[in-house]
Amino acid sequence: MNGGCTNDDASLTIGTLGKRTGVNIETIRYYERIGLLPEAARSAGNYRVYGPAHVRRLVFIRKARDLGFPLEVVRALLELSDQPDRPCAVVDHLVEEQLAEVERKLSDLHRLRDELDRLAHQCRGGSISECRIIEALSP
Amino acid sequence: MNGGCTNDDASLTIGTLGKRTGVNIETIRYYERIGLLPEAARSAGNYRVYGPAHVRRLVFIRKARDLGFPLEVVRALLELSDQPDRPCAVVDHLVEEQLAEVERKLSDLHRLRDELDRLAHQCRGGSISECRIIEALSP
DNA sequence: GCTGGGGGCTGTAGCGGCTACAGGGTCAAG
DNA sequence: CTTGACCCTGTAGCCGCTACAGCCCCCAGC
Repeated sequence: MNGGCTNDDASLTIGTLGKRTGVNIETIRYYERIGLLPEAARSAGNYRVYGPAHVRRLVFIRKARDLGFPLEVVRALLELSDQPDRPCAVVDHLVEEQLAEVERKLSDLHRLRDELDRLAHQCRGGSISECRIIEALSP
Repeated sequence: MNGGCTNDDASLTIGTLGKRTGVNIETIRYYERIGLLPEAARSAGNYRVYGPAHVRRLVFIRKARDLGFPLEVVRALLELSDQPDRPCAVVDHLVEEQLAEVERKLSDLHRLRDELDRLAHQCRGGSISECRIIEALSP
């Protein structure tokens, strides 16, 4: 068991970090591999050991991912958050871009929904030979 | 050049098929590889030769893909379209499922959009140290 | 001391749905 | 005969994980 067994309240194993941040263990290792999360220190038995800074960084990443930012943009956001003197406008721009991307996807999906809706209401319960849906897909 | 140069109006090379259906050549070969499109006959020079049936099938696939159906569902739809006696309800069910999926994505994206919108309007043009966006991502 | 079970480690392969090469062959026009 | 557009195969890459296989480590209980 791990809960309550850590010597130091502030140092966690990967499993505990995962539970605390809601990020899958494999994903955490993946983030380390691609350099999004700095390499963790290792225990005597070669276990990764995480501190509060890792927790903060990983939560940051998760929140950004939840907002749909691609990993490369998350990487940029992390770097920016380490440079407090740069203008906020840089960050704002990334958010605007992401917003535009989401709105593009939204309008695509709206069109798709309408199309599918139209199709779905054409079923009259016969056999496929009279199926308007198949008909609509056929040239 | 290929346009008008085919011996048989009804037999096309992969490039012509691609242009006619709006599907990338590599994608057509990919569909063949995964068994979505039947293997084409071959010319003396080992070129794929397509007939009207291929065109029809590929257009069907493209339309279904445009509606967002995953390839495995497209495969099912194709099989159904070859079985005219089965009930249309089977097809209708696949459409309903896809519709539900699209609506799920839509509502996810709506939430995302609102969140990003909220964030985007918080920029007051200062430096990152006062940036509400970075703040919102930090724990 | 010995065992069992729950963690952890590395490295690699797979998902979906393409897309992009490299390194060759084919074909028709000039 | 050469040029250049097209085609062929096979393989690797994209994104963002996820899922193994095959090992090691650690602690509790007996």
